[in-house]
Amino acid sequence: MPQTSNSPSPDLTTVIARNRPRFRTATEFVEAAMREAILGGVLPAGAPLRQEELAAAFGVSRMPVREALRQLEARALVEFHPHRGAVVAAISAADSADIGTIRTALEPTALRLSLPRLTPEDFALAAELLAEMDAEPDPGRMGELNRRFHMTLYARAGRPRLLALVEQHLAAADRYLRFQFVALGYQSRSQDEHYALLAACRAGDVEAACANVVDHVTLAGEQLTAFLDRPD
Amino acid sequence: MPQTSNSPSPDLTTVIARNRPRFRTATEFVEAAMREAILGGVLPAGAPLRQEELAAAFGVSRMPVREALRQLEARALVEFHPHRGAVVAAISAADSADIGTIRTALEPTALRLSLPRLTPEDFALAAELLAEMDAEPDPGRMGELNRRFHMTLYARAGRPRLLALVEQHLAAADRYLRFQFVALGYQSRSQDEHYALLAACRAGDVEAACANVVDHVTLAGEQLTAFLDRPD
DNA sequence: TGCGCGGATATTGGATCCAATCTAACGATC
DNA sequence: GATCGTTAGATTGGATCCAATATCCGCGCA
Repeated sequence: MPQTSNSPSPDLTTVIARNRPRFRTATEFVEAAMREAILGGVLPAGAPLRQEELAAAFGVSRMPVREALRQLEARALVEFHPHRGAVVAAISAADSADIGTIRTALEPTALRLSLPRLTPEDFALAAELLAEMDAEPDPGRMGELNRRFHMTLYARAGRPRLLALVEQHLAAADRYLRFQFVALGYQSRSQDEHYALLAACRAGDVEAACANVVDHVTLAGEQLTAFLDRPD
Repeated sequence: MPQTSNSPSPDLTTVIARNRPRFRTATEFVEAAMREAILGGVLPAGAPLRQEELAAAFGVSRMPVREALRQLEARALVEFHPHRGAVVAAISAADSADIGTIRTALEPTALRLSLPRLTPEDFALAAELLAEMDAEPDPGRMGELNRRFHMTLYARAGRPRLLALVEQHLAAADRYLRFQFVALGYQSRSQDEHYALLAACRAGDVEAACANVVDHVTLAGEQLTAFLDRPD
């Protein structure tokens, strides 16, 4: 398994401070911060999650940590081993392909429902996000912008469960995408695909837009699989 | 919203007794039993989930209950209201359509991957499940058999995440399917579709099988939507 | 020297206890 | 008579405490 990317990962303390005031209950806060930390690579795959340790870092007791871990387990972001503790869920080429398959199934569906209802404001926002991405060097913020771009196009689907699943797997894919920004030329090609996708959406061409999404996800998946499977 | 079906719902005590010895930690046990109770209609939509009460029923303290509730929240089976408690997630025509859309996207994908690898034993098992369904009067067991039939056909897809999602939404659909067994003639038509699906799979006709799945899910969804939207 | 058993230690799982907050009922005031 | 404020009760959220289990190291024995 290749080593994690060269991003300027903020440490756990930074992630904590950023999330602290936004939540009512400690459990929500811990859950959100840990999810961000895992998806952002701050807590790498396989890292053991000692309850006492996390509780101290978050400034809470072990209980909110335990509840948060349970939620993350249900989202497949951490794995529990009874009486042995939890670890950050592993990543693998197979899992990446799994997520890619799910995205390929769900995202065209969401786009099909959403596209006819998208407004000029939505398109403008999407274009703005693409422009930001062109200038963004940090992989962490990049993943966030990428996610928001895609979600903007799907947002009008009016299917809360579907959108939650799509967002969840976009976020899961981000874990893998982080590896990819080091890959030569990936970012610019990905951006080309984004612009093509947006153009097709603006033209109201549902079939072309869906094809673009499928190709975009498939290509990213193939390149990533090749990268993860390469001999180190 | 129509009243729940006329099934011989076992009470909570029965569900508890059935699950008690199968798990190593209390949290796992409570989570499984509560999921079964919610999906099976024992705990109806909107029912308040008092922690103390559930803890007493399960013979444990409040803590495993809380952890289980958090997991079920992440699976969208219960809703948390901070400092006010949790309730069983609501059901609605919109939510049913949401689940139907997800199934329509995921199940053909799973079938496409799985079908080429299905063995004669898999087909035999699927046929056996269909035969059992023909003779099963209880909606609860019926839902379980239905789920196992579908999952048998998808099982060789070799995509754990995808299969988990499919199973989760099959189970979620069961919550709605329960209403449907009262609808005149639904069960026999559904079984016809199941047999047609199995035949297409046995013939190795991927496209026909996928079309069958989509139609099957779509038809069930439409009928159910009509049922839920009807004036009481 | 290698293998297996046993106890010490660390860590999780579960129970109990305390604090914070929401709900509802009662009463006072306009 | 209605509305607002206050207060008591109930229930959740969080912290601490205890028990159960797994890991690891050392010792004994083959």
